[in-house]
Amino acid sequence: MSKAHPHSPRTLESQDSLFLRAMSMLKESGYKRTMHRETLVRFFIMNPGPLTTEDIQTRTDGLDKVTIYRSLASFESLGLLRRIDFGDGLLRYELNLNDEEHHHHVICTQCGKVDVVHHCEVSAISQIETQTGYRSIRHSLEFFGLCPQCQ
Amino acid sequence: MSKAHPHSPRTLESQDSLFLRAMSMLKESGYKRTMHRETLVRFFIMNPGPLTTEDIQTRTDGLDKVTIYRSLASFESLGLLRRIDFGDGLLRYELNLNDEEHHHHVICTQCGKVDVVHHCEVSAISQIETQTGYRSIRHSLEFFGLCPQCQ
DNA sequence: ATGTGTGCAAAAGCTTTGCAATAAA
DNA sequence: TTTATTGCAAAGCTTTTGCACACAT
Repeated sequence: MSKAHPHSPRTLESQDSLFLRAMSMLKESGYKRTMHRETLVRFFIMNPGPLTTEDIQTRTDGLDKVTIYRSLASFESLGLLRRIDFGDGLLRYELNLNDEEHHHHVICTQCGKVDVVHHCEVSAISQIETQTGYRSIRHSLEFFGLCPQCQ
Repeated sequence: MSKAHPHSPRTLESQDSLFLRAMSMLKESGYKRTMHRETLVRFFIMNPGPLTTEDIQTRTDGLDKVTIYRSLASFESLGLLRRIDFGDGLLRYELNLNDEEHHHHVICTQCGKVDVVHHCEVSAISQIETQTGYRSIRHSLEFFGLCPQCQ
C-alpha cells in the first residue's frame, strides 16, 4: 500500500555529507549516537520520499517498531525529519535537511505511488498534470498556526 | 481538543433549503430517510466547520458512534459531506453542498480553533496572517490523483 | 415482505507508555 | 557511573466488522 518512490537519486558525495550533517545534529542536541539511529538516518538518505514505520521496519533488519517510533519522533523534533500526512492514518516521515527544498507530493489514489511536486500553488494543478501525468487531481491544503488568543 | 468554530452563520431560509437538498440527495441515491440521518444533516447545517465523530456524539442526543461512522461514510460517498484531515488521526467532516464554496482552514496548534481560509494559494500566507490574526503559519499541501499507470 | 439501518460487542489498526535490561558518554 | 536508549508486553485510541433486531419503503 505504501510504496516509497525514489524521487531523485543522490550522489555518494551528497549522501555522505547528509549523513555527517545528521550525526552532528544529533550530537549537538545531546542525543547519543547509536547503531539504530545511524541505520535510520542512512535509510532515509537512501530512500527519498515519505516513509511509513512499516516501510522502515520491513526494509531494515527488523528494527523494533517502538524504537522506530521513538527515534522518528526525536528526529522530527530536531528538524532532521519532517512529518507528512496523506490522510490515511499512517505516520510518514521524510528527510528535512537544509538542502532539501520545500515541496509537496502527488499520491496515486489507486496504487499509492508518490511523486514530488515543486509547486506550492494550487492553481498550478494543470501544470502538475502535464508534468507528472497524474489525472483527476484533488488537493488537501490546511494551515496551522497560533490564533490571536494563543499568541 | 476539537472545537468547532462557527465560520459564518446561516439564515433560516438557507438552512431549510440545504436540508431539503440533502434529503433529496439521499432519496435519489436510494438511501432511506431515518431520524438519525435527519439529525445528522441538521447538525452539520447548524454547525459549519469540520466536525469529529466525538463532536457529533456529545452534541446530539447520544447517537451511537457506529451509526455516526456509517452515516458519515455514506454521506461522503454521496458528496453531501467532505472529509477533512488535520493530520491528528481524527476523521472530520464538513458540509459539501454546492453553494459551499471551496475553502481551506487555519487550525490553531495550541487551542484547536478552526477558521476558514478562502485563498487556495500558499503564497498568500501573509494575507492570511493579516486577515485572520494567526501567526507562525505552516501549511500542509498534498495532491491526490491517478498516476499514469493507473489511468 | 424485503432489504436497509441500527446498536451492541468485539476485532483491528496504528501509536504510545511502563519498566527492566542494555548500551553510550 | 550516570543517563539515555532499547525491547517486550501491555495499554490507548479511533475506526471497522459481525450479527441479530428494528425500521423504512
